[in-house]
Amino acid sequence: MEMKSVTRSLRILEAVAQHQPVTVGELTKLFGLPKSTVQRTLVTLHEAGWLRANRKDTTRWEIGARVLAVRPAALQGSSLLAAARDPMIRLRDKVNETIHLSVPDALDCMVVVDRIDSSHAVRTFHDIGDISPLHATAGGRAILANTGKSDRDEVLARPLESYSETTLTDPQQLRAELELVSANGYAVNRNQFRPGVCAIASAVLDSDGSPLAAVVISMPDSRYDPDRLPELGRLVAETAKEISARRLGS
Amino acid sequence: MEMKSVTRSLRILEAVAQHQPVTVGELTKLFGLPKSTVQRTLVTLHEAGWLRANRKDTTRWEIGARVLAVRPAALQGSSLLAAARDPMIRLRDKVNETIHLSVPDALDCMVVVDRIDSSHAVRTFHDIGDISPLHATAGGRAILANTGKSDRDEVLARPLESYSETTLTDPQQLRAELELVSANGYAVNRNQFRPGVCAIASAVLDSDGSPLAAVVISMPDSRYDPDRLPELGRLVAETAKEISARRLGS
DNA sequence: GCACGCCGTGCTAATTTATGGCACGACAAT
DNA sequence: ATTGTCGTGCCATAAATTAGCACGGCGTGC
Repeated sequence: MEMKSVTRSLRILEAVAQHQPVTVGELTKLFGLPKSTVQRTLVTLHEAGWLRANRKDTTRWEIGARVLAVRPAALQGSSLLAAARDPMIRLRDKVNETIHLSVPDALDCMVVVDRIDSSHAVRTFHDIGDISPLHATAGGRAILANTGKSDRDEVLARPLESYSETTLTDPQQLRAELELVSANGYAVNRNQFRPGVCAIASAVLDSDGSPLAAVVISMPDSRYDPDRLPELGRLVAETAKEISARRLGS
Repeated sequence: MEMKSVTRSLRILEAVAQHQPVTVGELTKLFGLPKSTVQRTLVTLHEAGWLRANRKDTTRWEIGARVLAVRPAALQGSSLLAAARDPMIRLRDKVNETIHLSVPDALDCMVVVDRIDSSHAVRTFHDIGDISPLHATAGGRAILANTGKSDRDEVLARPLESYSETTLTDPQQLRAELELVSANGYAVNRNQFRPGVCAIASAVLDSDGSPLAAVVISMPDSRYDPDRLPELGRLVAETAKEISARRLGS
């Protein structure tokens, strides 16, 4: 049960998204696949309406706008993005750091769905669609702290991958950390996933208390100041609450 | 050169997006395909990270957030969406009708990429990702009127499909209409695509004058008043110009 | 001006791959 | 207890994809 051609087509689609506008040759080098195979795949994706030829260089491929019809369930209908944008902008204006909105996906990872940039010359950078682990990030732990016990145990049961020397990989320590997150209303991550990247996050909740997303203040370690933590934590928690309220209000 | 399995997988993916969260059985009825085929496809899409099981009903499938990594070239990097949102909201507040932002795709169609709703009980509805033809819509003609001659001729060379009794299908008439659009700075569509739906649109231009997108005021025919046309046309054209300027400013 | 190399494209036989009918276990309603 | 429906897994057959090769166009450098 494999469907090799489908798997490969999706990989190629993702590669086009990353490198668009891209040529057949560049993709063959990227994957080490025969030219004909790559080209056949591109033509198929094109006929399905997912790819289009670049306007100026018709031998280069790019992603068509039709993919917008395929929207994640996490954003479906719900006005999560619309409700979050204004509060996120206000939060950015207060702290002048990059703000992310991330949603949980596949039970052990988070995906960035929106971003408001800080104006600092040195900033952290995560693109929309970027993936990060639940246990090693501030956003992920803000989600986990608000997740039902059974789902949480399921995540903690698996081996916790380490990404840096400070990553929490012991389930017991992680549980203690999650207790702290619950008590504070916000989660903190100092260099535990990407070295040099720190974050403070709080969860956006649905009406039933289940976590929908996390608002994240992300900054370089060079600007991370423990003394500001209570203030930043309060601000990010207030923003998350405001988004929860706005989403339910409309 | 067909890649049947890939084509079908993408169709199924799109169907999941439309009906999520959806079960295997519902999809088999939709496509009339054998159960095993559909399920194998779903599992493959899941393993590739594009699908995930619904949290509450694990036999239902939905789109994962990872698809956000695949973004259309038309929105890539460019802050088109960000630049457009505030002006669109202001336009909506002025006219209280639904505002769309659409981008051209595949040389003969438009795709809705953003939407700000009117507050009327009766409103027009086009979802993000919806597709419409270039020649029969206000947005499409706003784009065509700003397109280079060679590309425009290519579109006009094909047979122009008719969607209602008022659709312009004669290339000569369409050319005359496009001249009018150029002169006015906005395009108008009265029931030419979807019966009962009228629209007024203007193009957002890139620095080189090529059309990037169209801002569209969309309303039911019942509220369409020819006397307001000059005012609405002026407003939508101003909004489009403002978006063009904001996009280049940042 | 010529030859070379690179690129995108199309073809075809060989082989891998997907297909879909069928069966099983679980669950819900009758 | 029973019937219908659902999701899932298996396997021989049949059909699909594969990848090597060749062609034509294009730009470069000799």
